[in-house]
Amino acid sequence: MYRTHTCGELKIGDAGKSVTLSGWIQRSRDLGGLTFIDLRDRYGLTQLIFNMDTDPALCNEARKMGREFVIQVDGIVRERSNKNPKMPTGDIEIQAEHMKVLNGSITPPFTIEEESDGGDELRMKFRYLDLRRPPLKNNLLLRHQMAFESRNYLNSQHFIEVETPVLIKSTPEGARDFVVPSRVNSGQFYALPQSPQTFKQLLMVAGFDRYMQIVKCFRDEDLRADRQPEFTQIDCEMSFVHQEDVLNVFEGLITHLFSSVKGIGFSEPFPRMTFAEAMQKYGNDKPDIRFGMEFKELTDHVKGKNFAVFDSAEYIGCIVAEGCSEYTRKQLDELTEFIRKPQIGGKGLIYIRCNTDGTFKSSVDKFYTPEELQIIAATTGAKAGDLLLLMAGELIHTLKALSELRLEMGNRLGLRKKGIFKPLWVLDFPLLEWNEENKRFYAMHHPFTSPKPEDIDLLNTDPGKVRANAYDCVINGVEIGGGSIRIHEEGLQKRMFQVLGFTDTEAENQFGFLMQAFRYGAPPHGGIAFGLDRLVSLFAGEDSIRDVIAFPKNNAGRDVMADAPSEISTEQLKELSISILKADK
RNA sequence: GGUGAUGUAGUUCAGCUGGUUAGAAUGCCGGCCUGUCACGCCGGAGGUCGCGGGUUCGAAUCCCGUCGUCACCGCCA
Repeated sequence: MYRTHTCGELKIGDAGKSVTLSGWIQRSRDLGGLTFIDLRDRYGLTQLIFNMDTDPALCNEARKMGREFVIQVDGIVRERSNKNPKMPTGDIEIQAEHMKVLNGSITPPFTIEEESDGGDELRMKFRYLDLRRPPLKNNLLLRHQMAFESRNYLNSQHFIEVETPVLIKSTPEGARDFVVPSRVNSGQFYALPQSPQTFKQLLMVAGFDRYMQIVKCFRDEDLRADRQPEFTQIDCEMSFVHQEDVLNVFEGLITHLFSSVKGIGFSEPFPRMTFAEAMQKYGNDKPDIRFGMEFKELTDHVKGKNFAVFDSAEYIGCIVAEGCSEYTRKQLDELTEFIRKPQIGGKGLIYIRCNTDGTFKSSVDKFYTPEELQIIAATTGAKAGDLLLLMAGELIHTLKALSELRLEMGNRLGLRKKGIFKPLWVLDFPLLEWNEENKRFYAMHHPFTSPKPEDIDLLNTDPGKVRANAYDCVINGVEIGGGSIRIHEEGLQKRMFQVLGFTDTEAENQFGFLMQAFRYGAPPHGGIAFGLDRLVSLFAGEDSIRDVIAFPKNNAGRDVMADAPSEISTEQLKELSISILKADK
């Protein structure tokens, strides 16, 4: 028997017991006559003690043990003379009687401790060692718990988990597909699913009523801290539901996760906000509502004073930074520099200080009298001691830049605390988005999203104005889930493809199987998918989803541990009837 | 596709306006130590300064290119 107990469970009440433990050597402390070894497994750390007086041979052997050796030790649980209150097992130690080396270890390239000394790249290359560290280990335990509780809740709501295929048909809409060549069907390719969307809809047609799946999805797009080419969704679909039903069931899921995993309850239902309202107040379809600082529009209040920047602007808006009227020139310059960064693209920042003595100082004093500044400040609701930050320009760009500025100010003022969670539903997204480059509309969510019934006529006259039965769940500025009520009628689905610029033949070729299914009694249905990786990283307080994925890809989509992707042999290529184009130059 | 940051002992980093033998901490190896828990003390080994080219009497340092890593923009229905 390798062990009678784990390294985390022995406590003072076990004193006197004969036990066997197996695990990894975290660290050893050789004091000459005494040697201590901290033995680690998934469950914790337990101190072993070897004494030169009682067993010199064993003690000498223990002195030779290196970090990360795997050993098995038999011994007696003893109460410590010097207790360590910092350790859960700090009241006891194991007086070793026998030791067996189960496997040695070469010196690890970085320290395997709470805070490692290793850099990202190195730890990624030795991921299996990094995963021994408590922070990463705990993230994976948390992930398991969240997946388990999700299934638990959804099972209680009569969802059944159904596996959908991973080798599917490639479609040009949406993100780029990962493709897989078919050997048997020479020259043809499968795609890996960006989501099981059509299959879960077909399961509704099949009458399963409530489907869920914790499922890998694949998108061949560039990576970010919160984006991996393969990621996991809690994918769900329900029949005979309106939007309200879906929101209620999945508000229940999120609430259940918070209470069962973090012990956090929400006293109020999740607030709801339309897409239009989110854009107007926060310049963002996934606002962080842990803090206010909502936009105040000033377009109609500040024009006509010969200030060209304002007079030529489509939109002028501002945020009120409470208590920041004392910001120094340097701090204001930093903010200007921030919004001027190319990825934000702001041209300039205008400030109005509402001094505590009731006076006003601004960067546009040349154009506005103190009285006019006071009126502007009053319009925004600013108080003495506040700082107004104004941006002006083309509508969409200015909203976006002002949104970045708001988040930056939130960070600077410490208003985005990690332990605070503010969920939010964003509703009524536009159905379509105009793409200037290709001169056509694209589905904002996906082509199976239903338009709001009252907006259907706009499909013919002003498609850009059509609102969808689509909703996102946002927590702390992170989009953690999104879904919609789907189209379940062949006619409307065909109309949708027409608006998206598909010919009937193209629509038939790509999605004929779905529209065929709609002819056989498709029930009204809708659903949602949550990003498990993002949810777990939010719960764990991690900034990157890589920290909650066992074996993630790096910035360039590479697995640096296994060194994938890699070239394949000419034999393999030949078998697949594939030739590789030589790169230019 | 683009912008920025970065690359120096096993590891994390310092290394100024170019100047003798490239440092620190930690880890590793050896010695001492009976209550440590980041044990302590003494000693030691350890470097293709990412790679290639250029400027210079002289380059870790300046310039050009290239590769890797990270963050972001584009992209992500």
